[in-house]
Amino acid sequence: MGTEELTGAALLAVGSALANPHRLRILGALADGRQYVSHLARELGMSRPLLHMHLQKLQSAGLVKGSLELSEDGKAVKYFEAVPFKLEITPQIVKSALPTLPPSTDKREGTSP
Amino acid sequence: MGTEELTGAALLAVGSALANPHRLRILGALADGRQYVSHLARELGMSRPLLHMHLQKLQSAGLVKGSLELSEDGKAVKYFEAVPFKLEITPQIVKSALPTLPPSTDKREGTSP
DNA sequence: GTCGCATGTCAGAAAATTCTGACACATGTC
DNA sequence: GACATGTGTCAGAATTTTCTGACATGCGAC
Repeated sequence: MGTEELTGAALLAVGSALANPHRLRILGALADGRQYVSHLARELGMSRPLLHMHLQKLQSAGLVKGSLELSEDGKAVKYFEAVPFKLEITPQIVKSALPTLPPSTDKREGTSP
Repeated sequence: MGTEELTGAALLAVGSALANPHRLRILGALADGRQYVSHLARELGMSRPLLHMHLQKLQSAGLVKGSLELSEDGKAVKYFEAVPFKLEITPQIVKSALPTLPPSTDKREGTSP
């Protein structure tokens, strides 16, 4: 796996995911190996709700993957790990992804005013 | 050229640049060849100030390049073209770019309260 | 001069994103 | 029971990004 045909939506999701310093740090931290949320929050010095949101976005983009597990002592622990993706982006690739971009949705009123 | 060592700032800039549908469309349109601003604005159906802003962001990220030229009949025309980049992003690359990420800038007050 | 078409920039509105501080739950230990 | 640990979620504030509608410039043609 690695070089799949990126859809417009996927390209947009990936771009958005990489558009924030915290998310880059999270991704970098997970490149070393899986970690559970609370631990990661402490390591990166950010609040859990915030980290949760960022992880959500990274997961939506398909860059990380979470799995809820049961630790030895019965506690529920959610581990996250980086998906071993390999993005490859060029102007041509962007161009060919355009047709699968969600329509602009004119935001001004629906179809029957 | 192509696979250069991405700095954290550059990675962030590129991600941000790709995080907007309009900018993807702009990039796609320029993949075919250079165009001047007003023409591009008509083609994409967006206002010139808006297009100007997006082009600025794309240029800051190093994905497009603009050059002000003088047309035959003496008019000043600004052409933009896509830079033939080839991004390659993996978790490891993100990780190695982290050290060159701009510091978090705690936003709370400066250095002498 | 006035029109057309190119350029750029500004202030402020509008919308989306980011972040915090509660709250909820479950489980094992003291 | 009260703690300490883990999980998730919510409403609202704070910030950033996006977008519009002016305005200003320059040059050629009429």
